[in-house]
Amino acid sequence: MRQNARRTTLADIARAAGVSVATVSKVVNGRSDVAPHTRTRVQELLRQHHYLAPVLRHTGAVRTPTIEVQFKGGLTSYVAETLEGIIDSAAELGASVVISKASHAPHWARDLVSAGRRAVIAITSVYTTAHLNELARSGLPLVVLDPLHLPDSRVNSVGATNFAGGLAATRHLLSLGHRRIAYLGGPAMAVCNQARRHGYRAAMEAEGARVPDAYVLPGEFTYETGLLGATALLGLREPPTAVFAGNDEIAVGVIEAARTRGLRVPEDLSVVGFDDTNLAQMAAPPLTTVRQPLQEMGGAALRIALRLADAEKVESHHIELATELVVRVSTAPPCEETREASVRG
Amino acid sequence: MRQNARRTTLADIARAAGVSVATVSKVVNGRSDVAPHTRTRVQELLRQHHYLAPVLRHTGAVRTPTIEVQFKGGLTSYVAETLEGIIDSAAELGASVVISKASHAPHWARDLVSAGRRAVIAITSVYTTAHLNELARSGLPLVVLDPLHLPDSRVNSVGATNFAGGLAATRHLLSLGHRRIAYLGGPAMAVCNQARRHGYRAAMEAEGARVPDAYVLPGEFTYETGLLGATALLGLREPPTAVFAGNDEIAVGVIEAARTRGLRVPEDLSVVGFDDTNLAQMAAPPLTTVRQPLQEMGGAALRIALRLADAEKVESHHIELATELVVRVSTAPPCEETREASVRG
DNA sequence: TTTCCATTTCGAAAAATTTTCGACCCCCGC
DNA sequence: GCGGGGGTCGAAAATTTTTCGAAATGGAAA
Repeated sequence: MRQNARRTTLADIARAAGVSVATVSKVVNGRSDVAPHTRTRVQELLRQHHYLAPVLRHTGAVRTPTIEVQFKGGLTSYVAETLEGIIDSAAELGASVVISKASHAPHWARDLVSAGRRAVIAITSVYTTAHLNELARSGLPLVVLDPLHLPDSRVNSVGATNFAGGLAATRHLLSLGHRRIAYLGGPAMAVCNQARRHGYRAAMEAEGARVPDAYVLPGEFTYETGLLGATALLGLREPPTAVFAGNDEIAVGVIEAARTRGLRVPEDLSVVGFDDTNLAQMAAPPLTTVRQPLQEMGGAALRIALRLADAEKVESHHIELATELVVRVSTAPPCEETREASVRG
Repeated sequence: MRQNARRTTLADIARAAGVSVATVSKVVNGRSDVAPHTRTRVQELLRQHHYLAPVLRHTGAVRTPTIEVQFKGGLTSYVAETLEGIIDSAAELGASVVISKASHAPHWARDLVSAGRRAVIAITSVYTTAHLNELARSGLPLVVLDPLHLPDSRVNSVGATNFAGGLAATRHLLSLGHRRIAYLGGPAMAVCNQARRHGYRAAMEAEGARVPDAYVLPGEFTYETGLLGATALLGLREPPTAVFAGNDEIAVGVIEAARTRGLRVPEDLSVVGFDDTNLAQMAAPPLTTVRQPLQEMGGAALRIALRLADAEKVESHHIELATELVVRVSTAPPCEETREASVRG
């Protein structure tokens, strides 16, 4: 029959979706005056019927889904490595990646929809309830990487086993003979940081090691925090023999602070980082650190984002990938005198 | 009059060209059944009247042009900082940035065009004549950041004053009293590397300092090159007292190689890097380096790309931003005995 | 030279798509 | 309850694309 042979038109989609042709046209063109629910249903049907906009028909181009990746602050090694994972997976799965700094101007989510974005991946971004509402109104799915907040069932997130990582790092230091171990971490509010700190505490308590209040310092995930925090720690009457840093940048700052004080790493001070960014490999000395599979996490986030963009179900709104301790040369047994002092203390 | 106020339609063009609306539509859509002569005339009128295809009207291919940024290899600090400059300028100028690894599949340029990209910015990418031809065929403008090849009038490029940077770095070391200075650089073919090396040579010759062949080593812009190259240099019968590295990663590798041999930086070996990425600030000790204004270079590349996308003229097909020596703590006068040895040698 | 056929070019009409604009509804504040 | 504002949606108008056939063109054969 000729009716079946002819290519699908907006009218076909409109009939199937039970809406007007005008509405379908608006979905195709990313107009804003379409309810999220309607938009999703129509997009679904458009995909099923392999609809191609007229301009794309003769070029034969199929529109690849576009994912917006937003980050906050600087493009650090951490962000860069995660981003690389996202880019690689996107290339593999035929998606495009738009990168931008998070800006929450009014209607930002809706603007993203009308610019053709199918989902948002947020790295190191803070999302308030207002942002989530805006996102929900626009119908744009969100995947948060390494969420700063507690997993909320309304947002999908990808993280790493931070507690286990904190545990492993601290146990490693304990097994080397350290007892005076400090934790120099990131923002007190960030759950990833909390989990690492609790892993540290759990390991310390299991070993019966004392954790003076002065040994647990909050800060930012920056080099400066490492510099300042280490200066504070090393100025204590009973300075730690090892520092577990909340991330690699902090750890590098700690190493630098130790160096300027004439302390050798690892002989006089052991340092453990977190993340295993390229910084860790290039630190002097190369840093013992807890590896987060950043590239894999980025890839996982992208896959989830694409599933959500296709309105498919995902198994769980939060997944965690395994961390792993990578031992390099920034950790060693404490030297005799400090160990003795530690035992006395 | 209302006729003048409303946007131009195909009908307007058709009237002006003396053809039917259908014919104009065919020209717009690149159909084949239009005589070359007719097509040219219609295209001319379309340009004059600033005609926009309906899909492009609101999707903002114009309001928010999309620029594709391609890089090759890993997303290093160098790439990340440049990218950040691009992103910031794009946000300011209302453009979107798609990031991907360079993949030169058949018709890649045409695919980019049909995906709506308005220009390409290449970081650390290699472009052959074939690529340039493909690009020219597709009509997609290209801006190369820190080009590996000699400026070709067919490609637009943004670089830095590499020669001046190499000169400044080497003079700095000479003024500290060093005479045995080695250059450990990147790929021999890369013009940015060549310029740095020639700057080094120029400074050395001006001072009458000897440059043994073994003192100039090529390599990659990587940490491993620094490690291996420094090991080779320090194993010489007359090892250098200072190393000028082709970039920061190499420099950090050099520092690590020195450290593992028990040499102190800067007391026993001075090291100068190039780029001033975040690595330089976080190196132990913080690295004296030649700053390339990476963010500004990214911003400049984006602005040029946007001008080209609008088919506007640019002043020059190659611009260079100034480099600047940043003195930190990885450089110091050579210690007495080595200096004496140097004078004797 | 004429005829015939294939091909190219173009436009009128039909089909498809986009845009405008008003109706409707819901929620919120007064 | 009573506007008012914003969000949704569709009918109709405007615009664009596609189809299809007519006209022009250009040989090749009669």
